[in-house]
Amino acid sequence: MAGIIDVAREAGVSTATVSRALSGKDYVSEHTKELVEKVAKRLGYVPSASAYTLVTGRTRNIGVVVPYIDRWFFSTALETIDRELVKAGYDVTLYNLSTDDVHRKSIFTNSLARKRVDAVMCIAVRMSDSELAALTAVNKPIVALGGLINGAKCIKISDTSAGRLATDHLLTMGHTKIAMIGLSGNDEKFFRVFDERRDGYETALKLAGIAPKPGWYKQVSKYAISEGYAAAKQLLGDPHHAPTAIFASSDELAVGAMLAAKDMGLKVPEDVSIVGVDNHELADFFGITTIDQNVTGQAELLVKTMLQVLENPEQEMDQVIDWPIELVVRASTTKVRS
Amino acid sequence: MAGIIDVAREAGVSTATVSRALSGKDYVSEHTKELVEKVAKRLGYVPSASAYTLVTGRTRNIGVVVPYIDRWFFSTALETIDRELVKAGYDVTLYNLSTDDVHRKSIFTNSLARKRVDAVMCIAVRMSDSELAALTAVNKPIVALGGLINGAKCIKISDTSAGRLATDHLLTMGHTKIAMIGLSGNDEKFFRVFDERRDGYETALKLAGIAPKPGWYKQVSKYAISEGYAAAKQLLGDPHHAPTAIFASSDELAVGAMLAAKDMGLKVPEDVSIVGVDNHELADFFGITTIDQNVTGQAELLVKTMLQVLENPEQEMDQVIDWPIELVVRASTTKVRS
DNA sequence: CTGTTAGCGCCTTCAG
DNA sequence: CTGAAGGCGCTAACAG
Repeated sequence: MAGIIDVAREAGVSTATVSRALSGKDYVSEHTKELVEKVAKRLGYVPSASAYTLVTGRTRNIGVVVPYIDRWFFSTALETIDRELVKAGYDVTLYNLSTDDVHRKSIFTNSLARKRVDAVMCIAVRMSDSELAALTAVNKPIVALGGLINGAKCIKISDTSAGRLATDHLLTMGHTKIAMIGLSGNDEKFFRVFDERRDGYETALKLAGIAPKPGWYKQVSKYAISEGYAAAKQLLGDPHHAPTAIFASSDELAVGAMLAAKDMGLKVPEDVSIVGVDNHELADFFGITTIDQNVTGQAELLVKTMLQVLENPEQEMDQVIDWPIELVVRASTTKVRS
Repeated sequence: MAGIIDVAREAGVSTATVSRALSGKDYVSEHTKELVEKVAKRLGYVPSASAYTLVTGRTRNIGVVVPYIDRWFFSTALETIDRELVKAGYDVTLYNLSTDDVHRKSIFTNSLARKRVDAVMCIAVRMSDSELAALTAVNKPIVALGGLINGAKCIKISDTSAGRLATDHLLTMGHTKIAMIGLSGNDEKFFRVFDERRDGYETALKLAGIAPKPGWYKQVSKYAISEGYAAAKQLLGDPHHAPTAIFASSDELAVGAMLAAKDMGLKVPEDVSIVGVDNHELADFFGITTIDQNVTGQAELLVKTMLQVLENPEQEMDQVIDWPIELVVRASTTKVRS
């Protein structure tokens, strides 16, 4: 573990010169620069991150906070966030909140506060006031994806619009008996994305003069195909009030619904139309009409936004970027049978 | 950003006493300890990680290297690795290798070398000799999951055994025309897991006196349902050599194969038996017989192993832990039709 | 263009 | 049980 002193001695210069030659931030003669670089390489010298941080205050490290890792939205977002940040010369420290409350709290009050990070990214994490206060006290830039955070730049889609768009698509096709499968709830640790999709669904119905029936909403406990399957069976098996269309608030649920319909001998879309949300790769495979939210694009913009903030903290920027959604029509929706 | 000096002044003691009181590692009177703790909390004092690292050499940080994040095996493993490491008081810095070669190289030669981490976890990453040399030079413990690394403790399943077990299951049921869907290749960046599964498959066939036909092996380009679907259609549509059973080297491929069979009017398992690998949640939903590899269990053991190495570097331990696999029989396999 | 010097914030001997 | 002092490895003025 050669240090800067070893390089300096070996090259016959001072440590300051080594530092300058290697960082390229100051005037050094071409000759000594090459010499120093050669010696450094020969000795396998790698600067110590902690010493660098201690003296400069910079860490070249970004804290990324997620509620889960092993779910589509999060692993997809993380994939591009980590890749892009590495390209930009940053390391990524990952904080997974899917743990007990004690450790969750410690992430906000300790880990993120130890001057370990230059900035924090929150991926769809909703925080309590005290958590936000702890985070804000660190006085580092915060950017957020998928949910609003006070004082942070934020990128998100309008989930209400997603719900409306999906429902309007079905209404336009003449459907009036439209059910929804979703996962709403008022857990303070999560954003209301799914409630908002439901709000959009209900608003669309009301504007079309249709009163949403309580029985048309089926609550699931997680975003799995199996859950969508079970919910759709309930919905479609109802002898009196079976819907002609289903709005599933994620593509995985939509896939489950489609499989349930098929298993019941119903044809999609002739007997029942299905719309999802996400544009998951499964939606493509199963030919499911969906609302594309382009998570990769959102993640790329998030990284770009953060790098801008880091370079130029004073710059004026929109606080909230409303990411556009798009209806992708595939084979799972058609006009209602008359 | 209160520092240790502020706390010391405010509490009327020396910085040394503050350090001792807060770390709890040395004798401090109960009285002053409480006092210091109170003052520290009031001032919102959080020790600086870099200063701590600089003086102790410890980082409380683990580097985790993965080839991808957004794939089942990796997001599942990461989920528990991050959670367990946070519980144990470690931060996790995540290095995603799914980037160009320049940045990949830089991860090994720079990022991981800056004394940023106490240890490195490699999740199914295969490295070149020079990458391994760079990593070894850092002189920190390395543990690996899913593939052997020289000098590292490693946890993995036997992929050859997985291939054999799946194939033997089918052979025992009287099948002789057994096809395989897989993803082999000789990319130096990846382990040969899928080739090994194929080796196991071919060995099992040979031991049963069956010569594996080249046409029975279908290569796919990634682990997606859509790929399994396309491959199975090819296999099952063959007018002369259609198999009666398919071994898919992942559950996602197996799901695709099952859907393809159904779309062709074939019944599973009456007309064609299907076996997968992983015990993915989809395998449960679709009733697919599979080889369980319990990724969560492997990840937990990996973390435990790493913590042991960290606590007691000299301790004798097995270099390679062979994680047990288990055949989970579901509804997708049955005796061959006579 | 290069060397000298003074810390960055903390832990850890060594005295008391 | 507590304080004083040195130093972890590096960068950023400030002189030369």
